[in-house]
Amino acid sequence: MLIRDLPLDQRVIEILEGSGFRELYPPQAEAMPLALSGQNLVVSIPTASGKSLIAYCAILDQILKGGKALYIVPLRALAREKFDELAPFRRLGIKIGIATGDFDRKESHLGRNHIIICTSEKADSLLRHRTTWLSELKVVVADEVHLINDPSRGPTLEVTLTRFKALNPEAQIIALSATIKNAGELAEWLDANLVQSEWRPVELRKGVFDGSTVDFTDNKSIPLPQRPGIDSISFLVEDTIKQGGQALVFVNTRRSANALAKKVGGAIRPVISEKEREEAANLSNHVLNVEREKTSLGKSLADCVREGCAFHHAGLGSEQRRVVEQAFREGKIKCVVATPTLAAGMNLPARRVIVRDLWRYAALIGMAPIPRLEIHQMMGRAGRPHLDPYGEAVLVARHPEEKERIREEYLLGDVEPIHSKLGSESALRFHLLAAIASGFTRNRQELNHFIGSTFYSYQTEAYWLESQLDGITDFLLDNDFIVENEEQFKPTLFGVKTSELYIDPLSALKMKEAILSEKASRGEPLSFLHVIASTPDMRLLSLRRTDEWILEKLDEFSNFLLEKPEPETAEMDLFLPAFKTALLLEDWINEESEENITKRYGIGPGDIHAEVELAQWLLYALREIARLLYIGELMLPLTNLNIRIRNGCKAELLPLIQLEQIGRVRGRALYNAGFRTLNSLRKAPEESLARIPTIGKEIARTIKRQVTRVDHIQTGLKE
DNA sequence: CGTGCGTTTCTCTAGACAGCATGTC
DNA sequence: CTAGAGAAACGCACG
Repeated sequence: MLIRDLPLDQRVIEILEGSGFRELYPPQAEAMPLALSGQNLVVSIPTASGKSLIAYCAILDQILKGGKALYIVPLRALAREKFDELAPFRRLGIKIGIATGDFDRKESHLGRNHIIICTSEKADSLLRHRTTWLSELKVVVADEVHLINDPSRGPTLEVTLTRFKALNPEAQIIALSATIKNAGELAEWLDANLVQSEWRPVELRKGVFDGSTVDFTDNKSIPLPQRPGIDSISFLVEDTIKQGGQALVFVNTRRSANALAKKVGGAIRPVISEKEREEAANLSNHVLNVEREKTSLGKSLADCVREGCAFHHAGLGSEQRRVVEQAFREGKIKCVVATPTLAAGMNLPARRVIVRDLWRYAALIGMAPIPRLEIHQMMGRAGRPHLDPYGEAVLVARHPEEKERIREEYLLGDVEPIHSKLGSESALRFHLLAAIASGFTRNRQELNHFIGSTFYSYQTEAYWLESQLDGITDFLLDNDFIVENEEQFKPTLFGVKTSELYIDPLSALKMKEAILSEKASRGEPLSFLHVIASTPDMRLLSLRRTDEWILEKLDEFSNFLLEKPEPETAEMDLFLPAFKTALLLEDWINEESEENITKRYGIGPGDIHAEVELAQWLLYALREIARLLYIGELMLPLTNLNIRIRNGCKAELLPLIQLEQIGRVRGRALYNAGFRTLNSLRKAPEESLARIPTIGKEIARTIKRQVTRVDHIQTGLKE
């Protein structure tokens, strides 16, 4: 079936054909009529077999008939990807917006768009804020809907879909999923047609490797003669490079990724050409300089890249990650060794995918097998459409005896069915409050009806649910999130704020406790940082064997707003990681170098930024809760702390960084040059500012322009 | 006494969403 | 805690 035979607007067809689409893949051909009929649809097919095109066509069709569409994705990066893919259609006057937590775009105008791309959390947040234009939606697309199975984020997606169904029963729902065993259940729950297929645009050969040969499921095998001086993974990589391909290796820890990338880099030297080496050397220098601060992790990445190999995990800074991804796409890097970061999400295919580790450490459990769904997603990265003649996925067995089991389970067997995780206490707490706070459920009957229409309820015995719900509503009532009068629920201001701030009710309670403590007015930055680090929304650093220094710090600091537990108790086991996390944040606002923070806490630059970003969000929430409770004296210190976290600077730079173009680096440069207040800048001649390193003529002029129009500057901060 | 290298012991474990209002090197 | 890779520490032989 051809694109041009679809019952679509001619202009849409032209743009699609202009982007190189002509013929539909078989699963697309099957799904497209259903998608364009306006009926609900579940599509369960492998990654990279053209799922999104089905959704795009349905969306464009509906929009040209005068509707709005919401496209829900699991990652911010995917939101951008979809945005770029849909961009050509803006020619038709179609407006597209992105709504993710980090994206810099005015939200008030979001409703003006025809297509809004967002993460599932953002979609949930829009519902919580009772965003009016949601009722204009004619299509809701849920990408990677199998993530309903994820314990931490799945419930959000599930609840969001449930609420959209209720809010707008006429709207079409299109759910796109990886291949899963019980896609039928999902379709039945959504009242949708089901299209299921294993078809892939590139042939995928799957095999198991035991150290001597790779045995493929089609009974072919590659013998690998043991060769001294080269380990077997490197050999598998080298072999594919020799044939003109690239390799992607998945391992289960960051440390392994670093070490293996180094090893492979050394081993593939013979198959890298002189020209490629030169290119890699340039790239390596680039890698060193992309992040604003140098770290030893960046150094070791650059060393690997020099050999045409790289590692990839969430400890890398975002720029470093971007450079690796792009260079791999361009073929400048021949092999990437990655943790599961690259399994889902960004599309980064390679001719040969090697999955070295099938087990992964899990807290409380020990080593647990990685779900087959995840392994399949890794294997699915094998084979670049139009570029590779085929893709090869190789799973590595630890012993020869393991070989047959791996073949049966991972290569020939089904992937697991997905199960709703909405039944967890924390998920219900979070989402029930939201449902009540936004006026979606006003009494127990509506609450039962709401839960009754979830996938969780679809998969669970009904009698089980009610007692569970009572426990949650009791919690919400007891803690003043909601009240119940004449059998009607009403949210309190505290409840509404908690829901809209998008924090866990338990976090809100911790914050409230800290703010109302009599010590709050004497709180230091570290006191407040410790409060947010003690909420369940913060990601905690774990304690390591060499962390006794944390205990010493604990003795030095006593200004905690939350009660310090006795040593050697279970509470202490939570308190210490929270304290360690708070110390990291304190180092950050004290302008400690990233390299030092990295070493001291045993994390990467990417982790620093992740923690800081979380802290920003939670500090904002803390300030809002303080405002709600009328604790005015905390507003200034919390606002200042917020600015310091955002900029990573000491309090003394606060007056300077209010200026445009002045962040922590230039602020520090000005300060060290003796300019400590706006007033001193006002008096200084422009030329003397221009002589300061990192400032220069242009910036100096900007500064002078700003300080001479002092009336336009907010003067709320201390100077 | 320093160096190199095989062996034993010790340590530590993936990822990433959310508020709100504007501007870093 | 049901494991195992990688790094550090150790120990031994050699010059």
